[in-house]
Amino acid sequence: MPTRPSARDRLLDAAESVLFSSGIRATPVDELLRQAEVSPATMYAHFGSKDALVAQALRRRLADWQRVWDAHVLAAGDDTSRLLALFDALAAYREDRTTRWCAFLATAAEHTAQEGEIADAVAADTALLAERLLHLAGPIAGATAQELADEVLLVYNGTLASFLRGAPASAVVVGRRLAESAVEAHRSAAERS
Amino acid sequence: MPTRPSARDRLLDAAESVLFSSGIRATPVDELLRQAEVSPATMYAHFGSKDALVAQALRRRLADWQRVWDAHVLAAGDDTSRLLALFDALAAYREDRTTRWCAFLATAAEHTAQEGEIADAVAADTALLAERLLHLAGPIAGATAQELADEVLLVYNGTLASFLRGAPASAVVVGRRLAESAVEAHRSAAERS
DNA sequence: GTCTATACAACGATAGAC
DNA sequence: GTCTATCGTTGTATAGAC
Repeated sequence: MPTRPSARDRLLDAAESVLFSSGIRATPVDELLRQAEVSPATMYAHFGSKDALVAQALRRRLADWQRVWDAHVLAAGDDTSRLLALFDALAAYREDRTTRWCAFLATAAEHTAQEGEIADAVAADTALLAERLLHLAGPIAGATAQELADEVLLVYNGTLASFLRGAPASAVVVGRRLAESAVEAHRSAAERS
Repeated sequence: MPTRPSARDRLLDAAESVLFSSGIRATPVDELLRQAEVSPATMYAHFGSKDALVAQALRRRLADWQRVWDAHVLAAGDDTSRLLALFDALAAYREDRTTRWCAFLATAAEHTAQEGEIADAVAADTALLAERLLHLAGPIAGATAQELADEVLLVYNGTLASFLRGAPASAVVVGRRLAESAVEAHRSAAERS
């Protein structure tokens, strides 16, 4: 017999399913409480504030995303596939969830404050992307790995922002194709040298 | 002797300078009123609601942006330069204003509602981009013009989103380089056929 | 740990006078 | 057209009981 998740987990689930698709500021705490079937007092006992709940939900989400990305990198067979696995992971990640575009960029867009735990959670996503892409670009581009990593990160950002804009359609396909071209350009440049 | 701008214009100026850098929902009407030195009643007499003021500010901003983009396209000397003028216009546009990333995408991120005058203003930006890029891509890519236009739009979205993320740095430079690669790929493909 | 009830502040919008 | 003063609502957070 399946145990009902704790109030804390129900709140995080509600936060994840509503906050990043309907907007953080647009979603009152009451709605999260209703969906989680939790009283205000319990929520504030667990998290202390709405912002803290948001930050927690973001941290959990980053861990989830990291796992999905990891799995796709590990499943890839060569250097190029490992770098481009970012886009396959993105496609897979989106199939299983309800996100308009990107929880982290959406949060950054709503919260202009550059300090605090929410900003930190967003920065963690950016740091993860920058670090891993640089690492994955190394075997392909050598001396210009930083440039390639920058290009792939920009294309990734563009894929996410294209979901938000609603154009171009099939953003993952277009993004992957662009990233592939960038890889090809660096690969042939590295061969020439 | 310079006349003081009308209350209406002062409100639109205040909206533009604050709303899209600090966030729409995060900015109370009171702050716009203070900055514009206008009373609540006057504002509501002119616009009727905060949302209507936002929509008006977006419409004015789109017209401004369109003018800047136009000028850069006209100044360009060849097909490729005309298509890539998007990025030169973006760099010039940003030098003159205070925007965190993009007023239209930021508004879309905050307002999940798909109907209403605010959503319409955002959609107008997307429509302008899609239409013009397709037109500019035609002479370069011929039969695959739609694909090239999609790629440039995604890179443009990525450049804007990179401002928001704070990475990669020099997003306009990276974006322009990516768009240039996309053009080159289509040009050589068109020559082969 | 969890509840009900409520305090307190912020915000969007309006009334009525000039 | 513009002002001052204020209304009604919503939203975050807490008090106090169980």
